[in-house]
Amino acid sequence: MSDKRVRVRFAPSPTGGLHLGGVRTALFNYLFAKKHNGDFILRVEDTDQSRYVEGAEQYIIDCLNWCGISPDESPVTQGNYGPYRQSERKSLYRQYAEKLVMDGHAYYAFDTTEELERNRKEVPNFQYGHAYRKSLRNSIALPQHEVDALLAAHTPHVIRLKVPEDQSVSFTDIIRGRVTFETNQVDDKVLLKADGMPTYHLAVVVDDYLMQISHAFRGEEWLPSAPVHLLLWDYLGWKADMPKWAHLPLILKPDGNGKLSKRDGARLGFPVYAMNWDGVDGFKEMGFLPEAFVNFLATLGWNDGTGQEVFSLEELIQKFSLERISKAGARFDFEKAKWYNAEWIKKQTAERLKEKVKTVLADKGIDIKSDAYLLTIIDLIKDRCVLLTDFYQQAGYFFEKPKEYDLNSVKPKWTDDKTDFFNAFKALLIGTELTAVDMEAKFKALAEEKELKTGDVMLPFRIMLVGGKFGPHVFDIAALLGKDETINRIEKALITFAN
RNA sequence: GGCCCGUUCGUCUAGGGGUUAGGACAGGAGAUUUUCAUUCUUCAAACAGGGGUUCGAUUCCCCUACGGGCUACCA
Repeated sequence: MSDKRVRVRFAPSPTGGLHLGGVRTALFNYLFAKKHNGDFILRVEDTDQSRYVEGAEQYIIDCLNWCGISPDESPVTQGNYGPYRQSERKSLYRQYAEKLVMDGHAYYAFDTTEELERNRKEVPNFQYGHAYRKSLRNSIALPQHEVDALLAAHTPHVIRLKVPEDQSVSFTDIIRGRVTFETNQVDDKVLLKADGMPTYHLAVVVDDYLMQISHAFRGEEWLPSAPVHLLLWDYLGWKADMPKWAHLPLILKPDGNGKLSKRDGARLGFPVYAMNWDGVDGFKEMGFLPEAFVNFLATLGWNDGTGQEVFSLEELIQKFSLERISKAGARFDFEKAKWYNAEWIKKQTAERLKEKVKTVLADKGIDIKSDAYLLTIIDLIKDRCVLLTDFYQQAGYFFEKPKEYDLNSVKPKWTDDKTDFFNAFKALLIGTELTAVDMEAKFKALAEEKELKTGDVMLPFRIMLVGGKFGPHVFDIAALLGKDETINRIEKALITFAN
């Protein structure tokens, strides 16, 4: 690494929202920057106006914040290298594009979309490059006076990069090593569009240079356009300042082939966004802890080599290294994601879970009156929850009577003896509040006295209190509910069970 | 089609010229819990194929196959 300060940038397009691959790129950028005490910059690629989505920029920032990541410089926080929205840097890009034209590394092209489409259709393997550019409508093929006339008449045009013939361009990717391309295979990419907006190709290079980016990480899908960027760094005379590149492996569909897309989420029933986007629930709404989400994402294509799987964000910063990022694409596995969440719920203290659990319960209409009571319950049940939303099923009955009973488990085996037993047990509870241990002892003694097997009355008791065959130790539940509520629930259930 | 990247259990991966190829998720079996989950024990499960190089290749090289990406005035 050079002595240059580490500065990395995350540059999402706001067009498609923030899907998994995007958040992971952001995360890796962030981890690397923080590990080296560098800057993490958020720059927004909003130059494709036709696809711009209102609110996308704030959404991206919200997602990052939820993950515990905050950019040092962004359209919101600002910094010394702004503006951070590409649409606000428009004039800058034109200036460099014109310079390239002046230096003979780029040219004006007047071809219309229709003309290009026709060429692509009619000419086999058509490519706007050295082989065809001389026969198209551009400032290389056309005589100078004609070009001047077209320009003077404000004819719509783009600026294209003049890719040289018969050269090979290579660079060293941190993850993949030496990668080489033949320039004959790369076409004359549009640098500046007819509307004056830059394409990604021009914008990355100009921004990375002006913002003094030291390391650039992006998805593997960008690898084929790397030669374009390399050429640009060279032609603009900035080669010595070019960032080090790392092309991250792709996140693939859990089934079948291809990279993960937003449709896969709807199709397979799991989120592909960090947070709700476009009406589709994200990991947050699904009941994921941000710690688990970040942990899962970081280990998708990266590991520390020790076998450790659960990492906090702080640990990730400490242990992250580019060398340990794998080359191959990683298939997204929702089951594993859930496992991480369960681990994080178990790991977290009740206090830290409290507000999130309150939100889950509030969504179901349960209002928490006592924090102490809730904390006790969280500690009792958190090991049984995989998603935060599971807290409703696991904790709901502490706050409201069961709405339904698992009658199939009790009714067929119900007898009058059992009715007698519960009436007697109810009577036993009146008076003082019992501890779980004492209550269990009395319950068992009574069962013995009535010549019933403990097991035969335990399950009905659970169903009376909880509604189903789940939850922690019954007597813990009963003790927590208190004698009045327990008696109440026995009475109410008895009516249903005995009929 | 062309170019680029990749390939270890079903999935995520560790390893690396000589290993019983290790771990985790998911799956099976069992123990604990008079529920369910947790926890614990345990089982099954992989180096894409072919050529080299080498005493020896899963590991290094080449080819093939397969997978993926890109091939827009999208990023």
